[in-house]
Amino acid sequence: MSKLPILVVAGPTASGKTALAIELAILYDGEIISADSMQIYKGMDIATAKPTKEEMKGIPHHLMGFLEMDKDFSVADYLALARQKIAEISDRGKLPIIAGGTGLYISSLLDNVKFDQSPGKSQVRERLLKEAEELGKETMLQRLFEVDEETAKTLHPNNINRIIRALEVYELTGIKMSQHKAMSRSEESPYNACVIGLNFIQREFLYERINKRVDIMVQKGLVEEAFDVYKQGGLKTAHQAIGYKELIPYFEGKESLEICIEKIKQETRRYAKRQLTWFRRDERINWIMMDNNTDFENIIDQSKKIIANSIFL
RNA sequence: GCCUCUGUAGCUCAGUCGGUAGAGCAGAGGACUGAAAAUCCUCGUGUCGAUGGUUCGAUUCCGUCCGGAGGCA
Repeated sequence: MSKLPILVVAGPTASGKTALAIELAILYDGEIISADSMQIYKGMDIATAKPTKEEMKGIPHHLMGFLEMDKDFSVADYLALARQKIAEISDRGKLPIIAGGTGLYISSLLDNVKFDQSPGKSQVRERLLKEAEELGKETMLQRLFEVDEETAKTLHPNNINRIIRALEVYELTGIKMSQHKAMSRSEESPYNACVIGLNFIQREFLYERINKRVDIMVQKGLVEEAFDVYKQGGLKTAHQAIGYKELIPYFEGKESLEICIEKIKQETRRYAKRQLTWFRRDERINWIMMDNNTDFENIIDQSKKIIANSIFL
């Protein structure tokens, strides 16, 4: 069976992925699948910079705004849905284009990671969290050393979330996290992927774009959108979206709007930096430097060359 | 014009009883397998405002100059 061709557009937030993906979808008769852990939710349109109907230019967009904000979601859920969408789009004779900034989602898809059947979240986790509070992080790490030394060695005591997950995985499945990881990559990928990454030679340019985009989001009504989310309360995932959590001090009268908006810009810049750390180590990525390109045509040309050179299609 | 305080890392400031200096924030680098826009780790050399003097040696003491803040006129 031959591999399915897919195109991937990755990069940090505000680098121009959305516009490029849409243009490439027009050129190559594709449909877009979002790879973004926040765009999956309904609402949250401004904060997650979803393209408007107009900007989509008639290109179908998938895995975007389909889930209620109070629902949990995970990489495993994403993979199941994305694989299904890729199959459907390919069956229609269209090119699946994955566009997004959630590195974990993209690499798990490209590496064809398989998760086991155990639940993502369990009562075991709740219990372990309580135990961690009582016994301390070091004790939990020691416990992990006893059951899965290989994983424990890679974790710092402060990284309590990962320590707990590793313990949880072992308790639930009887298989070590390290073994589970090794097994999860045993199947070859069914995709023939061409991966384009967007970056900037000068980090400053990206940061300027981020700052400007946050200002535009505010003009579009980010504060109002955030207030709606704030009023709902108890939304674990939405609560952690950049653009919402930074405005809470303002809603509570503890900080000025101006300072909170500055905070959104700063957190977005830091997020972009983390995204780059993730993507930079992926050797499959063909990078396009956005600050080199004064016009969009140039970027399209470079993309075409990359696609043509990648024994693809 | 006079008096007082002040000028040290991008910012806010410590400090060196004279042996060329360190915190917080900002920033940078890294990790990442079921909450990932989350979570976690690591990283601090800068003409110590300028210039003369004292000294083996000055960012530290003294003089002058330049910049900033306040007070008195």
